[in-house]
Amino acid sequence: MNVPIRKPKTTSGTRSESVYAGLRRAIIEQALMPGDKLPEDIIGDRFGVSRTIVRAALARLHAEGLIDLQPNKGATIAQPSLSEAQDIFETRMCLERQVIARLIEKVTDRDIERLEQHVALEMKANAHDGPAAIRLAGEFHILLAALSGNGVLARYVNEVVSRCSLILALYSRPHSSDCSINEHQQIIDALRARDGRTAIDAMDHHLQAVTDRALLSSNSEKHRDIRSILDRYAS
Amino acid sequence: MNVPIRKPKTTSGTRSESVYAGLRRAIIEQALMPGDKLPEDIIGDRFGVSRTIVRAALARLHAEGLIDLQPNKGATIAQPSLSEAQDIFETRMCLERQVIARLIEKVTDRDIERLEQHVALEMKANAHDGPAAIRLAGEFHILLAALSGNGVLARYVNEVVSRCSLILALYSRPHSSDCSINEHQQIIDALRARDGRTAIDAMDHHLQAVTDRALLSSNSEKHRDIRSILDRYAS
DNA sequence: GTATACATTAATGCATACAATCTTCGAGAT
DNA sequence: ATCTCGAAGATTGTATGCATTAATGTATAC
Repeated sequence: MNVPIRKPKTTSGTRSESVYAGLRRAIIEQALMPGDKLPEDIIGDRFGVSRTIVRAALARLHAEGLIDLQPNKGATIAQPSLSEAQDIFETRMCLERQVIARLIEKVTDRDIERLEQHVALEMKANAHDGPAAIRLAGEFHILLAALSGNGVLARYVNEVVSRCSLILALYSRPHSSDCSINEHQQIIDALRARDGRTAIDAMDHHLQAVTDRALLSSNSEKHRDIRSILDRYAS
Repeated sequence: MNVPIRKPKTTSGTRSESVYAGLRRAIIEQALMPGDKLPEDIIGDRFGVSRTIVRAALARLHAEGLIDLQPNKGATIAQPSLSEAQDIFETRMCLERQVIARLIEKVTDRDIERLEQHVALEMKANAHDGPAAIRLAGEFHILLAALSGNGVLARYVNEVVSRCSLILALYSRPHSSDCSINEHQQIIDALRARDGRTAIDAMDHHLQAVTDRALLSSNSEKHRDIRSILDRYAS
């Protein structure tokens, strides 16, 4: 055997991959909302594949906590409880602190440049107020984790950040992301200066702000969990 | 065709679950070694299910990093590289520190008792030197994570601990786990005393010991990655 | 008028058939 | 003998059909 060129180590064929990617993007951009049903044949029709492929994609989304999968009842966009939301935020903070700790040691000028470019993208998307703004805000953190060089860490950050989109959709009111972008810039600045203390503080503050925006406004009636609503109207 | 042991009546979803659980245990107990191939037909025969079910189980194992899945070539037990191994250990330490931090706050006497019982199990399994000893050593950490009450954290700890079994199988020599058990006991003692500093130190020391046993003995020719061997004979 | 039982519909659970792809092995040429 | 090409076998990729289950609609009994 010659030099091993690592091929894409993802799951089977690129077909379930594209269904997975499409659904994931729809969820993260909040085109599909928590509680929405995901019938296999409808998805299969839209993507031009059979239910077999769709099921593989759904299984993966389920493994990542983005959808619920009830036996004989099918898939729905996950509705994290407040308790789960707190678990996710706590774990996310734990993981992202480690990301920052690694980046302080090894971040390069080229990395900084990519981060700056990303924030520029965020600002542009924010100006047009497109659905991509939400996604890009999360992808900033995913990019940070990827640049940390620890693939395992990066995968977990990817998951918790994605699930945070669900939490925001459920519990938060429509938010202007301007402050998020400023905070992202602060993190970059601290990384550039190799100032670990400030970088971690900035990340902590940023995540705390996101958490508060999500969980403290949970009085908002935005979520679609009918049961908890009906409970209040049943008596 | 072999006789399907599974009863055909019970609502499925449990079926791929049992295939997943069986394969996972075989991997963690090192009955299946890194690099081994996992043909869908053979697995399906042994478990008395069709390839459809097997593929679901394999997809889940892949999502958890226990098997590699190459397109058109099937599944093999994952062979983490040294780099991946380091990533896993680093992430594991990050996560388990958080587990300890939580437990210091909320661990109950009943929790302590369950942990003590588990260590007793470990000692017994170690005496008989059965394949369960390896698994139980890991499950101590999974139990800790479960008791922490953060389900997300628990899931990630479960994954990294499981993957550590792979790393040990690849790079470590057969180890006596006695010291591990002693270290587990130290962690319990520190938790009982609500001594956070000591508990975290004990966990750090324990994981560092495991890491060293795994990675520093990587000169051992035990692993099956032909390339790294050839590299030393090619020049 | 209400509630229970039954029929209908729709969706998922699963196995299997077939297609696409990789692997192996042998024949023929150099 | 070695290399190349190719055909046969083996394994995975995908679609589809049938069985099973949940959800819904309807009728009948009280």
